[in-house]
Amino acid sequence: MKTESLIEIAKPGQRISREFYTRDVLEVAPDLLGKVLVVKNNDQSYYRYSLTEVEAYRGTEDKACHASKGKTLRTSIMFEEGGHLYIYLIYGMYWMLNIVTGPIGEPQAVLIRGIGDICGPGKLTKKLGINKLFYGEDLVTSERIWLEDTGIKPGYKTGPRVGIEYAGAHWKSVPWRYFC
DNA sequence: TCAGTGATTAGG
DNA sequence: CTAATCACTGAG
Repeated sequence: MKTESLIEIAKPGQRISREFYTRDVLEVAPDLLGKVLVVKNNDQSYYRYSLTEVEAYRGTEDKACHASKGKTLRTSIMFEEGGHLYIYLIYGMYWMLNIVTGPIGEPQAVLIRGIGDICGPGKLTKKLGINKLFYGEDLVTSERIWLEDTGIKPGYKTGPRVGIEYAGAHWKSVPWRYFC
């Protein structure tokens, strides 16, 4: 399936349940492509966008993962059950939207880099109005943000993750970015 | 290429 | 308390 059609089609679907998120992040990340992100707007309408680009961050051994330095106040949600949101501010301006994956005790998350025709993790959160108030929100039960499965499974490519120069040669090169 | 902008974190 | 860092973006 082409990216073009993903941009146009954000059809209604069924809300994704817990079991989807509690799998390993390397299984969940590619499966997220084509899923529909639904966010409640201020005026009670809803934003609906297909996910087009994501990145996986996996455990304490992954030097690019914020949990690699252990549990802190900010990263504590990554140690919880998959399906929660990990939100943080970067460069004093941009909120990053991440979906926690895996079982309790295994810190993993997927950074959402692109939705619909919006490319860039900082731009999409600005558009959706995502901020620290969404920290810890549960996609399985939330009334204001969730994911739907429309049955669409787009083809995708992989590549190295972006913006992690500090992580060392190995972690900088693993192909854990997935995009349509 | 490079500045903007502020929460988070480790360290004294 | 201080100071460095940072999963980005847009302007030149």
